[in-house]
Amino acid sequence: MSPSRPNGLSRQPRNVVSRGIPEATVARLPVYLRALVSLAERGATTVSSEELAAAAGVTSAKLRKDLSHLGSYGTRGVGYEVEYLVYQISRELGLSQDWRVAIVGIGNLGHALANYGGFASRGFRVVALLDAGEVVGEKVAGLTVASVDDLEHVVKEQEVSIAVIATPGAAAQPLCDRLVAAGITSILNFAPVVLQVPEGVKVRKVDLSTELQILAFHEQRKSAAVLGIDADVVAQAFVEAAQ
Amino acid sequence: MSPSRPNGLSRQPRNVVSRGIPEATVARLPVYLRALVSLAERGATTVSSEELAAAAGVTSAKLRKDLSHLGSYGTRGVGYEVEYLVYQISRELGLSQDWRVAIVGIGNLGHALANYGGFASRGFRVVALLDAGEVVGEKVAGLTVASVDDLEHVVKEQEVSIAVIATPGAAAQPLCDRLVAAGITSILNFAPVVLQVPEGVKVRKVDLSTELQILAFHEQRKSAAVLGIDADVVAQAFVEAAQ
DNA sequence: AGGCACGTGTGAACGTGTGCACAAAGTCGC
DNA sequence: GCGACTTTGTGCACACGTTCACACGTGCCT
Ligand SMILES: NC(=O)c1ccc[n+]([C@@H]2O[C@H](COP(=O)([O-])OP(=O)(O)OC[C@H]3O[C@@H](n4cnc5c(N)ncnc54)[C@H](O)[C@@H]3O)[C@@H](O)[C@H]2O)c1
Ligand SMILES: NC(=O)c1ccc[n+]([C@@H]2O[C@H](COP(=O)([O-])OP(=O)(O)OC[C@H]3O[C@@H](n4cnc5c(N)ncnc54)[C@H](O)[C@@H]3O)[C@@H](O)[C@H]2O)c1
Repeated sequence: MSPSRPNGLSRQPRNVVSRGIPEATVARLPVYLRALVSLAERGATTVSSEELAAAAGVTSAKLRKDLSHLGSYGTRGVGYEVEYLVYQISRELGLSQDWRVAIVGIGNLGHALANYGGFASRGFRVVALLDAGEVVGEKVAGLTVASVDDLEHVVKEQEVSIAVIATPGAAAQPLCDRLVAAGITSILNFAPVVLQVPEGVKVRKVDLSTELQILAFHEQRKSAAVLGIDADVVAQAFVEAAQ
Repeated sequence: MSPSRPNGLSRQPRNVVSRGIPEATVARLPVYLRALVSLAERGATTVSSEELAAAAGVTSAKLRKDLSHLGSYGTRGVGYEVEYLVYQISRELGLSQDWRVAIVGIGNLGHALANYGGFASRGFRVVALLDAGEVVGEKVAGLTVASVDDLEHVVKEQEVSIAVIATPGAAAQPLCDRLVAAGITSILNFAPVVLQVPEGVKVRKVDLSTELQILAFHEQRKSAAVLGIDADVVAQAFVEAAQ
């Protein structure tokens, strides 16, 4: 085996067999899962890498490599069995169990999130709503909004394992610290700040402004290109004029 | 110059001088920008790569390399002038101009987006709200909700350059097709579907479920590790038992 | 004016992710 | 049962991104 070792030593075997799925792959698994569920609903029983890749918006080679990290769940000459693949990906993502989610900050966004049905459909159960304002005590989406003062208590009692932060930016970091102290290690952050957390705590952020700014960047490039303008030259002239 | 050319030919010079900022860098510029604005508000006039990197949640080396793609805007031995860097990044991202945004789908999420103040603060102006339901004709955030039937007309008249889709999944692709046909080339999509678009159109998606699923994956890994359980072995046993 | 301390800018090494191309493995028709 | 055809799984090469480490430019202090 290993007929042509690259060149000399190889620090560590790495990816010995399947331990450790690449981060980029993990980020795509939910997309595949959604495409598969959609296919299943339309009655498909098997699907080729080509078809599934098209539905997920990736290339077939990438899809196959991604799936190969979970194991060999396809059949050569045929494709993948939809049901089985749904099961395997769900298991890998940990969706066989229910995840208990708390939302902190029940303003515009918090309300929308609390009322959103798309969570429950895939193993995420919103079990607690927390706020510091007048909304405390009100019923939202079938839950009574609790006070952040009781955060530690609620987290423990409701066995929350994932927290969603939807408060204004200024409140986010202190809140995050309390959540971490209460034992939370997975946070989804909507506030426009970079949360500082200790090792072992995973934060993912959803940032509207950032997304729009990235779109604006590319849009600008396009306009400049169409007009045959070199953005850097224009900028340079602009800077010089300002001096 | 070029004392040790790697090996033989190099397809294209690439990154000749500054043309083409890496995608990964572009995605971080908005974060730097926010950190800088925050620093400016606190009265800082200069900042080192170390400080700014900490505020942005990246390493200082990464920050410096990112900024070096825009030009040499720092001063050795001192750091970066906050105001000037804000200006340069804003310019690079195309924030010196106002971007006209339309939101399609004024439900739970659409309302929250329309009422959100964070857009206007950085050059994004919501100029049109569109829906197909009962909300048409109502006033939301100072704008009258128009009917999607008039989409093409509104896009042209309001000179919309960025569209936000916040409709249910099923409506997203047809809507996207119409937006593209109307000349839109930048779309921010909240619907849980992969939009198919022609070359030249940029889509970015914000996907709550995906984010939660990624968190769940890592959370699961952690639990398994703590218990000393090998997830693959457990899964294998599970599969065998099911046969 | 000259030395010193500081922090940027960047070359080079390394690691991760993507795309290509094809052998291997399976199915289906006959 | 066998051969032709289909499609997976993967080795390899390349592209992209990150990290390291330090030379060099800059301002400050004496
Ligand atoms: N609304 C949007 O579309 C949108 C879009 C992008 C980002 N965001 C971000 O999401 C966050 C929430 O936005 P929003 O529009 O819902 O704001 P909002 O002002 O409507 O709601 C914020 C809520 O947080 C509560 N709150 C404040 N301090 C708190 C604390 N210490 N503990 C608990 N709750 C606290 C307030 O009582 C309020 O109910 C903001 O950071 C905003 O920047 C919102
Ligand atoms: N609410 C959330 O927190 C949340 C979170 C994640 C993702 N999403 C996604 O965002 C989207 C919107 O969510 P929501 O909660 O606001 O849903 P919603 O049902 O409250 O609102 C959808 C709106 O779209 C309108 N609409 C339907 N078809 C349309 C069409 N063809 N053209 C124009 N408008 C049309 C409806 O009239 C309605 O007002 C959904 O795809 C949802 O999956 C929502």
